[in-house]
Amino acid sequence: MSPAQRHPTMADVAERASVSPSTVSRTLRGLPTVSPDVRARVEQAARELNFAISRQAASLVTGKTGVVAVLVTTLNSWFMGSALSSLGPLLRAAGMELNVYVTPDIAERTSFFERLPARRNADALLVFGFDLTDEETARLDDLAMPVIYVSQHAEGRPSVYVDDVAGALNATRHLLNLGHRRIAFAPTVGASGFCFSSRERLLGYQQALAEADIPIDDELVVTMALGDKRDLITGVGKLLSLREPPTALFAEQDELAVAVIHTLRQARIQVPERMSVIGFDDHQVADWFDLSTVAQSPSDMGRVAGELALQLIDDSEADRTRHIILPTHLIPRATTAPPPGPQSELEARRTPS
Amino acid sequence: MSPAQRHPTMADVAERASVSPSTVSRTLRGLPTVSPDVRARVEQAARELNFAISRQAASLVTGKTGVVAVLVTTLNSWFMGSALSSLGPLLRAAGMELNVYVTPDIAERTSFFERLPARRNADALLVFGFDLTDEETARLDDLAMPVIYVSQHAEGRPSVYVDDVAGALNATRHLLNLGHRRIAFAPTVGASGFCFSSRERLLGYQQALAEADIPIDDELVVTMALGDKRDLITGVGKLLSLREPPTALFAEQDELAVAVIHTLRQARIQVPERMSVIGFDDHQVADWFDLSTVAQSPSDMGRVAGELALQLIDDSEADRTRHIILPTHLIPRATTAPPPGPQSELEARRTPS
DNA sequence: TTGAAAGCGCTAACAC
DNA sequence: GTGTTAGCGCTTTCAA
Repeated sequence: MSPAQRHPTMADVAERASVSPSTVSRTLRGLPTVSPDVRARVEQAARELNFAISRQAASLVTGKTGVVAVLVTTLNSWFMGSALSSLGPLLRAAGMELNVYVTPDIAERTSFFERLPARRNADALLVFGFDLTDEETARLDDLAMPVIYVSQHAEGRPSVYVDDVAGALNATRHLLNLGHRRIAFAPTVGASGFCFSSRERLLGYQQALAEADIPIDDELVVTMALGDKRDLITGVGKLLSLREPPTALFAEQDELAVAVIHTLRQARIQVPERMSVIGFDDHQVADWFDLSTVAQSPSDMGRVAGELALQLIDDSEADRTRHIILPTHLIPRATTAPPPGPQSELEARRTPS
Repeated sequence: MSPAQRHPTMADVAERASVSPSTVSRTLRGLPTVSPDVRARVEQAARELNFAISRQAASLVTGKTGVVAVLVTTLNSWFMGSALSSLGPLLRAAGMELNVYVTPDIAERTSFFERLPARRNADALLVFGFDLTDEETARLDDLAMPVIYVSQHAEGRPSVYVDDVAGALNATRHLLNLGHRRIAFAPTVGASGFCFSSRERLLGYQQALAEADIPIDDELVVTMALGDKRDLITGVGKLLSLREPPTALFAEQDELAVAVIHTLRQARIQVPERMSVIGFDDHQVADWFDLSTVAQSPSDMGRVAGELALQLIDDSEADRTRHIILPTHLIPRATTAPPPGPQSELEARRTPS
């Protein structure tokens, strides 16, 4: 099917167009110092020969690879999918290729940091949502290329992330404003590795409670493993068996929120009548299930991170400590409502005024 | 932070180890013709200098890029995420990089096929779930590298896909075996571009009906746009307003199935009591919602496709028309049940015996 | 087992 | 505006 013939080179194109290789190079790179008729001849010759430039040869002399590398623990998530789906076309438009390093486990990760295969094979590296050790960060620091930290804050280094604290603050405030006083928070455990966001969201949650003068109750924070039904049921069970069970729950991610809702409904606990649930992400499922949530835009994140990468590649003078913090916004839908009223006996007893 | 110093080259390593560049090359490539002590010296020097080989320079002479390219319309789907998450590590283990081309719209796609940027920048191309025109296929044919068609059948070319017909057949048979006679099929419309699967699943559905001597009723096939609630409601409405409405629905994808179930439940139509629903994929959400479905494994698909790619790269004699068809299996869960009984009046009238 | 030399396909500096 | 020349960093003969 595909005859393994030699690729045409610039020399071939040059010969066909009766010019020198340098002229071909100039033409194909769009330099202005080429006369129109020569340009036309070269372009036609290139087309006829089906010429495609060899990046390797070009890189060798320019020192630029034309590649942006991305380091992720998985691609199998809504966040990464959206982010890369917007990053990819952006890079292509800038004539760059997208190289992906997937390190799902410790072994892969160790090997990546040992060998740093990106070292000479990319012009910039985007590190997505990693919880890096100091040693790893140090390794990245002497990578001699811009390294952009995405979905995480990295002190003194370019990073792009969403305002998780503010988002979580707003989600919790929304529940407080509805009248809830016992509000649970459910972080996700899992390999997705977005620990930074997880911590930040907890912080926002606690901050909102502090604002409302509600003491923090550790029993209301229950970590749940997404995708492990038994664990989910156990977690929900913990909350339901508290002396004062929560009337609302803030899940760290929409996917978890949806799973929790399903679990609650199976236990005949109506959402939002008996229990309000709010998520974080504005994942596709949030819309399907009318889930109240805090929206973030991974595709914006991918785009912004990509633009930052391109800028840092082009301009070595650019500010390399810049942080871009993306906004979130609350999307109230149908899974949040005032707590069950009239006030329960318990509630009445607690506020005797 | 990162001093833009020159990378050490093999010459630097050679000097440090007091050997020639060729010896460094041989050592680092693991060729056996290097004496142990020289090998040790070279390896240490390389380590001390933090040497990383330049793929570009190597490719220039070997003609191999060490890159596998992947062409996709989006990364923002369960399928692609899982497939690439398994493909990535596999390639890395083989010392290959993963290059991703995302072409979400016609413009990107046209530009890809016009310029074929992968041409000299990859050793193999994996095309995921595209509905290619003949012209596009022809362009890929003279790419002078193995092109593997994934999640689609491509006549006379290496391809890897799941047995969609059999899967759909089994899903529909399951509904028939439960006693359903009016079974709807809901294909998805959307940019995901897995048209091949869509057609195949329709075929399997029709085949099952034929087996059971049930005439095909086009009114029972309603295309729904995933993510467009209004469209979803309209689609469900169409089915519910038929003279003989279906008692079961087979959705082309789990995500659609889940959305349909939600729509039905909002309309107070119980699933599975009043309407059985089965999906296809065994997506993560299927488990959360106890959705009956037909399982396929995108990660197996990624792995198998990657292995095939590596094999075709290594062995130019390998069979380039090989098709690998992956199995599916039925996962009956809680959204399928016998049709509502006792037999409705209508049903009774139709089977007067 | 090792080294010397040539050259992969391109770009950049310099002539013209 | 265009051609000539000299490498970029590696691998690969070919000799030794």
